[in-house]
Amino acid sequence: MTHAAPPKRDFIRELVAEDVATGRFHRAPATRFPPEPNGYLHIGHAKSILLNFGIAREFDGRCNLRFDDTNPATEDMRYVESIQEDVRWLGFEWDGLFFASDYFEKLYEIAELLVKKGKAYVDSQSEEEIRTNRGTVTTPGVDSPYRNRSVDENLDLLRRMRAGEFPDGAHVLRAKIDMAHPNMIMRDTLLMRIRHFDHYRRGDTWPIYPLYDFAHGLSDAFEGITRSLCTLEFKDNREIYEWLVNEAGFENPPTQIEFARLELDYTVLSKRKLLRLVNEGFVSGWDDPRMPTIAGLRRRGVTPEGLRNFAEAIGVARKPARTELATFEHYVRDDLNMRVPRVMCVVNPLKVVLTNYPEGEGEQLEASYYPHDVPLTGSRPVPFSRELYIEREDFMENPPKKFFRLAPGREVRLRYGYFITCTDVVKDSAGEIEELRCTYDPATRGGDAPDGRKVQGTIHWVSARHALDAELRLYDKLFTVPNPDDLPEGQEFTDVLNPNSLVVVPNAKIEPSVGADPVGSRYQFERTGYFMTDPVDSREGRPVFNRTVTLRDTWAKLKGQPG
RNA sequence: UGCCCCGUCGUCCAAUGGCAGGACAUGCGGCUUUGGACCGCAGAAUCGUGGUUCGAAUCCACGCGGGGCAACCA
Repeated sequence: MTHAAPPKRDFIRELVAEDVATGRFHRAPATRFPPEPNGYLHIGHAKSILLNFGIAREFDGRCNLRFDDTNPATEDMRYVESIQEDVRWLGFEWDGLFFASDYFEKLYEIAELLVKKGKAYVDSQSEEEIRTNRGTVTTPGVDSPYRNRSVDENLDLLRRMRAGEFPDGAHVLRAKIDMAHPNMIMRDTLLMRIRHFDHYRRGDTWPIYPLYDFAHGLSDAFEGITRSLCTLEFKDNREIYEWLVNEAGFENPPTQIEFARLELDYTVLSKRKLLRLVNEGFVSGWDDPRMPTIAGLRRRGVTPEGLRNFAEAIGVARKPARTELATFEHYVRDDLNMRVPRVMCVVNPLKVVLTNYPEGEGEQLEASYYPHDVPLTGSRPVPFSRELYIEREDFMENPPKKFFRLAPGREVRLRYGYFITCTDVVKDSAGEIEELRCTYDPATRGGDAPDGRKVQGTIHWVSARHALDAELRLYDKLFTVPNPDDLPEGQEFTDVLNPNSLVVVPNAKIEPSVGADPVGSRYQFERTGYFMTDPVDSREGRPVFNRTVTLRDTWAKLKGQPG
């Protein structure tokens, strides 16, 4: 078990602590989580949410949820809803709920202000010309022929842009900075563009829309944010951020700090790519349990606590870094281990007949829901009878050394049941093992031998007559390579999808106790893994279980070793 | 190639001029009615070269390596 670590002090929290100590902002620390509603939140966002909301919580500050909805072409109310649901599910509540689209009026006022100050102008070059004239990383750009329009002309044009007089692309509002600036972002940054496009919240009331650089920092400033946390790729945008909040005249404006986004082995975390997985049918939707989305992880059975512990454990730094999947799985298991009941489910059944157990009879055995080291109590009755199913993997006719399970002539313990000894192997005409004949020792009821004799292995089982049929969905990594974002020439991420990322087991055998449990129940199937009933596809009498994560498997590791 | 950021165990994160530490992973052992969990032990790192300093992972310079920036995306 992982114990609570001392409070994490990353470089961002150090800076915030310093703000508090020096009174730099003359207000309590304020952060914001600023998603664009153009997709579902994913595990990388969880890191950002923990950071932003966590800092607000720890420093007695505030954290807003603000939708950066400045691009009407890609955004949708559906995403706004899913994002709120996901943030709440993670355990956070925002102090203020805002939309950049509510700031269009204020932003427009600042646009006019900049024009009047001679700090912005209307450019009428084509998109192509703008791109060409920006220059390259090694060559300076060239001034637009419209760069020296008079304030009056700029103001007139801007007002007519606002009035909807021009078609898309006819004009654009730009900051007047320096076309030879070494920072590409600062080469007369584009501020507003014309888009005759219905916005999901503002309808057709706005024919012009602010661009990210124009909207983001000023929105932060409107809300009194102190530290604007974003990922590394926005480093160069910091300069225009500061330029704008200063030109707009804010006192004690927010400051941007960049940190490294999460990269996780065997997954992709770009919204563009996740959207393709959904749209092109590689997964069943944004909440497919194989998706690294919050919704996908939730449906898979991951708990908010597990996800939070993971997001906190990986830390925050300025160095781009990939995290191993094992780290994530560790925190998922670590949380589940301490909270979910154990039950028995046989994935790949092999019939066992107890030849010395009376026919037609049966009994109920008491089985604890939790192992000795989990401080929770509770138990359920498990039916026992002459015919059982055990895991096919738990029997070997010619066992190698260190195989502790059932084999001809060998005795093992049935978990919470009896010791059994294999006496016969029954095969079909093709030589496949059809069933096992075993004897049981009536003196070992519950799993202890009065004579003190030990067995090497304990295996799980279900009573054939009483078992429920269940569908199991065994999930594995979505990709076959650790970094699907970095592939050889000519390959793209859809070429390295794992064909076995979902294996459906249509007829697993599970103990009947789970039949009464509500959908969304989580379990550990003993010796197999953690599972949750699928909230969408489970049916009365026909439960569907999603495998959240396997158990650590020392035997699999041993098996994989040569010798 | 111009500007910017970053280089610490296999991986992630600490050490804020003074004994390089934690977590995950790995290996070995213990314990065990889950080959789970837990416990113990072990191996494992400061990109390089100079410099400053009593003392450098930390400061400076130069290399080398990785990443970001040339959407009317965010």
